[in-house]
Amino acid sequence: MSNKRVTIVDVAAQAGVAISSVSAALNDRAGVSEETRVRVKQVASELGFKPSLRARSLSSKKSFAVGLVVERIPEILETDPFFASFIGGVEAVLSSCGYALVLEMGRDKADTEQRYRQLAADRRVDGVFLSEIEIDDYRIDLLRELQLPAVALNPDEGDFPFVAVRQSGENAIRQLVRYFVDNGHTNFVHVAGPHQYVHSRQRRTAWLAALHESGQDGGAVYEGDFTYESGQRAAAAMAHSLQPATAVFCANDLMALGFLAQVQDEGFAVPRDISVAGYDGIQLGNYVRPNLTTLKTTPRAIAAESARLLIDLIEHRPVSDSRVSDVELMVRGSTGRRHL
Amino acid sequence: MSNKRVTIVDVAAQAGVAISSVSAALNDRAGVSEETRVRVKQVASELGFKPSLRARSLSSKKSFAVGLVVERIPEILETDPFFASFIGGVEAVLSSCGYALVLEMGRDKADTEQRYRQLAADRRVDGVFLSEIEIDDYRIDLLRELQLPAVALNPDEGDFPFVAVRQSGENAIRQLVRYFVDNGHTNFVHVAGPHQYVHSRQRRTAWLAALHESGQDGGAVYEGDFTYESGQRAAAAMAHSLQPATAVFCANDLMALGFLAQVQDEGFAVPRDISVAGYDGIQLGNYVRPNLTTLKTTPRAIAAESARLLIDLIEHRPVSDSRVSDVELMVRGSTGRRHL
DNA sequence: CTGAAAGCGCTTACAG
DNA sequence: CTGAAAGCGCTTACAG
Repeated sequence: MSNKRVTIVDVAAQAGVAISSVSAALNDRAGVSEETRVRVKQVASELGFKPSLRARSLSSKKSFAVGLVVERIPEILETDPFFASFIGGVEAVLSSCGYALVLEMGRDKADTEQRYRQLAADRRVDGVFLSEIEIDDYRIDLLRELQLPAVALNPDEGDFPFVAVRQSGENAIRQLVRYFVDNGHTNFVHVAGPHQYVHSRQRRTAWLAALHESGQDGGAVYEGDFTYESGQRAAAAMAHSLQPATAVFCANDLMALGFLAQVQDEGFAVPRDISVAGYDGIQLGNYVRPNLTTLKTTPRAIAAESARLLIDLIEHRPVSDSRVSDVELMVRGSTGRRHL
Repeated sequence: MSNKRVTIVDVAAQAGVAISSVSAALNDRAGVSEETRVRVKQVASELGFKPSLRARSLSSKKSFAVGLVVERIPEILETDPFFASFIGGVEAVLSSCGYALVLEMGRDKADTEQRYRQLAADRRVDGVFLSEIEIDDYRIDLLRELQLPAVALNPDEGDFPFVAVRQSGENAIRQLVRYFVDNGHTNFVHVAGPHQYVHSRQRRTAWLAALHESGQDGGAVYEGDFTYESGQRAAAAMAHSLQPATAVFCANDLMALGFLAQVQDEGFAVPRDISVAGYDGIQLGNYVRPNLTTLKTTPRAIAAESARLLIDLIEHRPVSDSRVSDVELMVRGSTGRRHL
């Protein structure tokens, strides 16, 4: 086992050509005859040549890596299935294109910003994913300033300063409302996510709009923070309100599970007394009793598509906004006909 | 805003010294007078000099990055709090030392191995974390072959080919057993993790040993796969067995939660008829009724310590096995006195 | 098509 | 202590 790494110089010598020809041949660039290309590739593989990523990085001014920077909110991230699924989906695409994923986790906003700045200063990554977008997100200006290519996940519809991948939940939410209405419900509640996130607003707005379309009253909106506990709190508050709802839509499954548990503890039968639906489609929803009705998203698909876009962007190929198939309503045991 | 990056050459020119002096000064290496060092640092900061990571990498043969390669088992990873917490803990240390985390996710064993090989071939990272260790883990030989420095998380006690960070659960498990015995329990069940993992074996062995020490019968052991669902299955199996246990220890909280839910569905009162304890200390355990008794681990502490060790290892400082404070028993509502 | 050479921006011996 | 120079291993103009 030789400890000396095989370099492009070795390949060139062995193939009897210049290193520039080796470079062109291996990277399928123009400027070498087909015959030379074949021979060089042959020699390279015989010698077990693995181009040095570091040297490529320095000369080509590329990192061959992309970044995901998240702000750690321990309680959420620990249970949030989006995180792990997203990474899985991204990885599949990245690795097949020779890119790696650099993950950064900020403990708060200032730390997170610092991490973006460091990534940019080090040119550690060639681009980043912009997720968990907030209303008037400071990162929009930041990424512009840092000149970091970015792909945005689920920004609001319409113009956005970065290329975007979207998965729309509007139809699914409309279907849920129709389902509730068809089953006799007239008294609704929404447990929203924190108001600063655009996806919280998107879900709340779509819900209220769909109710309005169906001629229904919007009903109460509780603001949670996407944790199980905040779902429980909303349920407790609702249970002691003057007119408890019979149909509830929570902005994510974790809150829905908390809501479900709490409302049952408060003595409501589900779905006899109250119907509860979530958003995400996490595994846990299949396990609780009754099974959680939910609007199923596909983080892996969003991830794969954003990775493709980000690489296209980095490699200067034309890109445009993209959309993965809509969120889907999954009716399960936690929702049903309204009883009088 | 100049688009031209400030390089070491610019700093040298401005400070009126050679680039080698700038390098030595900024990296606090010997060979420059204190006066020069101060002046160079001053100039560097005035010019906003950020050393090029790529150039440093090429010349110093270091990546300033470490890797975490996990094999994705979607159902587990999505709900496993260890993953996110570990990353959080690692990040805090890494970033303060100028290192980044490269995350790779394999879809199966072959893919995972390929990712280690690619990381090594690209010299993308300077070292890796070895987690979720299996019995006779193939990665031990692999990492040796690839000559990748590694820090092992919770390998078995005793000699291990890599530096290790351990958090022992033995005392906590012994305390749990003592608690069960003190509360009149004599009929036990363990829901173990998959047998190929050393941590599954560690927990099972410690449990059986502690029971034995207390003069108790070991009782049945069901093998789960760390999912909620497998906890449910174990509970169903146990419920229909000839002599249901009154005290159950599950190898992780997710299985314990599944066990808890299922056993209640089967008509057992918890903890009146049966006591259930888990392992991990996840948030969700605080939310279910009754609250889950658990053995609390601290993934963030393990992560921080392993990151420190890995960096020491990479930078050729002396290292030795390390230990973070023991797992702790948290008695909550899901366990109690045995009723006759 | 092919090759010699410069350049990417550092670190690291090696003289002075 | 200080500086000139080689070297890391590629890519990319630029001649031929």
